[in-house]
Amino acid sequence: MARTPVPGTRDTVLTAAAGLFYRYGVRAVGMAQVVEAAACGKNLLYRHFPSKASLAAAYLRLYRTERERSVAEALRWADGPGPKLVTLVGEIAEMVRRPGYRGCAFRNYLTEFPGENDEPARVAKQYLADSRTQVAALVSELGGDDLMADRVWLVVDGLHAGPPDQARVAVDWVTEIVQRRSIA
Amino acid sequence: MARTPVPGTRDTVLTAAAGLFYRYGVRAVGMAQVVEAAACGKNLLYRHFPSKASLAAAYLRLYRTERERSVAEALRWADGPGPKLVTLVGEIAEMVRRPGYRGCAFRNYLTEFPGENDEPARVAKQYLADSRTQVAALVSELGGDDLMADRVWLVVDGLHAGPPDQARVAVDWVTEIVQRRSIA
DNA sequence: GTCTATAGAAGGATAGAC
DNA sequence: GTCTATCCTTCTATAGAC
Repeated sequence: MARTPVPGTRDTVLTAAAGLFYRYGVRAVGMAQVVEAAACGKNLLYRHFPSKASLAAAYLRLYRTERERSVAEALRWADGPGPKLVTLVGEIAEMVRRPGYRGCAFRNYLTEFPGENDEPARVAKQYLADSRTQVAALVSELGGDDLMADRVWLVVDGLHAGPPDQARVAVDWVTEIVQRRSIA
Repeated sequence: MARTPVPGTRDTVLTAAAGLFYRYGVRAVGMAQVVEAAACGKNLLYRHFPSKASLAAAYLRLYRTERERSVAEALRWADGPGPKLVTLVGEIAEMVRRPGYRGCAFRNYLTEFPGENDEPARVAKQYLADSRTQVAALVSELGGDDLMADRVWLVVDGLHAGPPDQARVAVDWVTEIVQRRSIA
């Protein structure tokens, strides 16, 4: 019989690639580096990911899955649109403050490949659009208008880009906005 | 006799490089592309800019000079810290709405070269620090506290990152913040 | 023998630097 | 123009598990 394929190889490669891509940027990391970090042969890498773009897309999809899991878990403790909104922003702030944070993976990719519309670019755009929709939905549930949704999203954008010392400022501000809305 | 060096060559090369760097990203643009766009010889390029990093640094410095000129000209029409702050944010919003806007050149470079501390990275960090200081100074003149300065900077960060449709939202918000501060 | 794995060379393009 | 180095990708060669 033939040799049994090692299970979990795809995850090993993807995890190694994700760490490198996020830390150093997709453009700066070569496929050889990924192979070395994953401790596998080039053949295996290209069998699971036919191109670097597909590997980058998988990296962003993995990132999205992890973030959605973190957000969902945080939101389980929140009751109602107001607390949910604050919790959501608080979860982002926690990520920003985490050591090794190097910016939003999706925004970073779109910056590294401006004007691109390949698979990873579409994954990134889709995530950002869905994320904004999620914020807008919570604001709408809370009874806020489009202006409030736009302002919260502006804070969220600034939170992603800005330095970690701005994390608390963003959370407090959104908290204030939500409370004012809840009282009025 | 030796041939007289063509005056303005450095500017020609730099302008061509700046356009390409901003549009496609520093990493994506090769020196050959710059040479082709500038319609000059490779030796001439390396005579004025000994490395790609120095060319990128000059590109960011040029960008800074242009922005400071635009901001200074806009601020000449504003009287007092409040109107100045609104004008400053409005000028950024105008830039964001301009066709061909691909994000903040300084933030983009730092994203393309994460963790780097070479010459262009230092230029970028310096500009962002000075820009934040400028905002904080205007807020201070207006009688605002550190929290207000942080919040305005958060909006400015979001304004740079976000889509053009957020430009007006940011300007209106800052206007509102300034007016509330002026009345109270 | 058959299949999967790694290691490495090679192709072809392009990078920065001289 | 040329040099060297590296890029992504493909292919070959070889070792190991069934």
